Amino acid sequence: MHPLTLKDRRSQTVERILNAATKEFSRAGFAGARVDEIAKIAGVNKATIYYHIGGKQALYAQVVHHLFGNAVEQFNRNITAAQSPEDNLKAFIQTIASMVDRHPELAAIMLREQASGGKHFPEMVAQDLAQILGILTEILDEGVRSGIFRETVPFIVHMMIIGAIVLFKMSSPIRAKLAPLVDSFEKMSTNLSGPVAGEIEMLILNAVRK
Amino acid sequence: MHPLTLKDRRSQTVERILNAATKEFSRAGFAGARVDEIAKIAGVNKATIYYHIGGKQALYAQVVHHLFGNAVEQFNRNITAAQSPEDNLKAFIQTIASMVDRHPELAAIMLREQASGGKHFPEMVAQDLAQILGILTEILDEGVRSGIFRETVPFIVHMMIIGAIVLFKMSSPIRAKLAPLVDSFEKMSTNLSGPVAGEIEMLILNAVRK
DNA sequence: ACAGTTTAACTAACCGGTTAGTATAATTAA
DNA sequence: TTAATTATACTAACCGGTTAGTTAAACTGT
Repeated sequence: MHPLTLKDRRSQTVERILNAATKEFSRAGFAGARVDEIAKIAGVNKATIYYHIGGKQALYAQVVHHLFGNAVEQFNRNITAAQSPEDNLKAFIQTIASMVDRHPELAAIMLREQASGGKHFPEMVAQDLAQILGILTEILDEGVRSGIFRETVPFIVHMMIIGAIVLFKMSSPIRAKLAPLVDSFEKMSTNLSGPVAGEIEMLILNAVRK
Repeated sequence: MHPLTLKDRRSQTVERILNAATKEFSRAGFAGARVDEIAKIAGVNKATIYYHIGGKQALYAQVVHHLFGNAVEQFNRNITAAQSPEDNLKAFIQTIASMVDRHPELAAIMLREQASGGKHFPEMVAQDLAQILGILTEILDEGVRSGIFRETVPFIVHMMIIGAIVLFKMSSPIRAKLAPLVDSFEKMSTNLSGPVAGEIEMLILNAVRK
């Protein structure tokens, strides 16, 4: 009936904790998150968190690394040297958009982390970020070499893409609040994938195209 | 020597408290900020804060309102109907850039507020934001009417501008951390006004121009 | 196969430090 | 006198982290 090995149970529990922590940290930020609340959401005793993972800090580090690690992985699948720079730029934007759609927590954590100057960022995540920026730089450089893109500052283009996507995603509660004042908000979807990502693609492509 | 009226003293003290609170809230966010620390920075007794303003929550509301109120004021000075849409779009970007340069706390608080879905936003601030978006919409519409801008979604353009500026500003500690990995970071300035704002202007203009 | 032992997973209860907020008496300055 | 402010002391709640002990799976020798 219960053929659960210890190993199975362990990883199952750890996963429950990590999921709960992701929710709580994205809801309230590092300082606002409560370890007791994470334990409650995960359905485990608080001490279990300390047993498996360590302190609040370590928990946060694992959550962030998990989120960003997956992100980099996804990029490497979607961006290939075979495609044209334009298509790759589109793929870059779409990858981020669908990632944020599937994991809105990523957006919240990224914003707060940015707001506190990456204070809680583990070293590994910094490298992940550098890698993502590297991918975009490669795409833009390739476009410049083939004469279809203007020379731009990749980091600023990156901030523009990320900013548009992440801010749009997180603005949906504020948009709802403002809907009576701004009529264009009413028909705007919460999801990025679709017209919104399309508009961002178009704007960015025009921005960097010769 | 110093004929300070009671009113003067009061507003002086309140201002010191507000400035200190702005610093502390932008450093650590609402949950991470410490009232004792705010009192210490302001150089007043903690009880004075409660005497004049009320609790932590009320203090935060005043800080946010103060910051965003000033922002809207500044816009109304810098954007005029007399200028061309291109110049007004540039002015729009420059206004935000110089505002963020002078008050980096604005950027930090905005990001965190966005991350928590504007949960702590007082009603007034929401209207301020709608007004700013209205200004940009007006500029873009005027450009479309005179046939020099493409039709775009103003809100997304807005997110792109704000995102690029705010994320760039707040990324300077992270850039410093990554400088050994990304050589282009070393010569990048912390300030927006100057080449960075120029690059953003150029990208955005290209994005919306026909 | 099975009793005996070890070990990993987990819990309930607790601890000590922190923090927002309060109370009150004394002090200062207009 | 009165409003503003400080100093000091306090509390009630909160919260990250620990500890002693329980349960049951895994292992071991026979």
